[in-house]
Amino acid sequence: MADGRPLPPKVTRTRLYEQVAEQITAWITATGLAVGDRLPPERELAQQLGVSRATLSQALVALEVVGVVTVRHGDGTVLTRPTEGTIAQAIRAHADRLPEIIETRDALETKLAALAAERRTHDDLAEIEAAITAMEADIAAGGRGVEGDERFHAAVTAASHSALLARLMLEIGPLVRETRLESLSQPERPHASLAGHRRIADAIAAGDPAAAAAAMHDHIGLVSDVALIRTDG
Amino acid sequence: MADGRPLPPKVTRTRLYEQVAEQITAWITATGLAVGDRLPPERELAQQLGVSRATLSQALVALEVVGVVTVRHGDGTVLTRPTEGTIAQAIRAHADRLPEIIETRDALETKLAALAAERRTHDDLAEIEAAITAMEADIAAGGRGVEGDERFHAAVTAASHSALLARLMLEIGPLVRETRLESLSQPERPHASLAGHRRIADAIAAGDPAAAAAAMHDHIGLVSDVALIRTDG
DNA sequence: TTGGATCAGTGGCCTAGCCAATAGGACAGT
DNA sequence: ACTGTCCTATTGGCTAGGCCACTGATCCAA
Repeated sequence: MADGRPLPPKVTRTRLYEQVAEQITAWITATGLAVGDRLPPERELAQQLGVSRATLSQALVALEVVGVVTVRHGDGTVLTRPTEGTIAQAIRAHADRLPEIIETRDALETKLAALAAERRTHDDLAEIEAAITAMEADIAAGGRGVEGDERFHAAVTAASHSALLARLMLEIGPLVRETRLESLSQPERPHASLAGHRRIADAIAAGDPAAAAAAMHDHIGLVSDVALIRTDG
Repeated sequence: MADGRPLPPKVTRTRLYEQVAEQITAWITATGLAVGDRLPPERELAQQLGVSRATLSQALVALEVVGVVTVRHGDGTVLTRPTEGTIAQAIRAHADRLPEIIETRDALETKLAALAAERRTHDDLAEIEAAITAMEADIAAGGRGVEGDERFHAAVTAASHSALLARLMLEIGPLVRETRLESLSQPERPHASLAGHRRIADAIAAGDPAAAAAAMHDHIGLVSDVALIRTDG
């Protein structure tokens, strides 16, 4: 844009199966279904939700893939994992749990940074650099660097080449996103955050796991400082 | 069974969408499709694979949920992530997963041990001690200490008073259980494991987070040694 | 008590149809 | 030459309906 302001974010479209899966999850939680309990029959559930059975089936595929349910031919669909255990839902009051989110980020992301330093490829480094460049441009244009920040962390996660850790990051993704947004909303914080990214990226590029972990630890400590200020303020 | 032999394992049934998803993944890998490339149209792919479009769509839902593809209405289905990085594939071969499980345990459990050292209560310490005592008794009676081992790790997790980290441990629980079982099945390993527990417990009781984390890191390294031996053997 | 048959209820997958979304091309206006 | 609008072909989205396969429970006979 000519006046330097960033564009509004893209419209995200949701497939119906996603909405149905979410509604089923919410319903399971609300009714207090236990592991091993059977869900209503597909025909009934589809009718109740006002969708076709094929769409309902897609939603159940999604829930089966993530392990919430097991679909048994001829018997029904049973709950495999408690939905209260869904991370995004388990943590209710954000302010009460912020320290916990941060300590979890510390555990996961310092490890991810260390592994990235060991395992990064040329492409990984290019993406990390691109994320930093994008964040720089956003901040220079007056933005908060939110997308660049997110892109940076995703790039570090990808560079770790650890699918399981990446999965866990995905699980706590919404919570993590909030801590990042809070941090970046403070004046001067985008610049400080960007500097932290720089240090992490340099350590990863240098192939120094300990330095990468320490830089990430410091970076997450930056978020922690914000949290304390906001809590006390 | 009267003659003491174990029963053969249960027959596992595979839903067609799973097979289709796997075949698509294999095909993507074999053709060397790159991220951003478009898959053939659903109608064509379904015909080629000899399944209905609805079934193909289910398979694509599964692949979308795990992040391999993005399905775009009116445009086609594009590859989002290289299939070599797919969790579904990575989970498949257990031997391939061990290093990853171990590094994830390292990230989570060293943090848990450090937090336990900071936050443990009298009750927490009592439970940790009880777990060690139970494991000792089991091993002295000729067992492998499996339950005591599990109880010990649960006690450390509880002593950390971090619900989010506890929840993540729960998520990877089955995978972690396997690494523990493999470790404890080696001769002499129960004793070594118990000694590791002792060191962790002492550091936690002493309120020394760094020592607790280091002891836990060493303990998990013990499991890692087992994995390497089994792989080479 | 065990094995076999039957039945009702459930999911599995298919076919067919029509609508919604997207990208690309053509054309008109500036 | 560039931009905007419209049209078309292709693609996915979802629905409806059908019939078959599987499962667990029940009943009956040996």
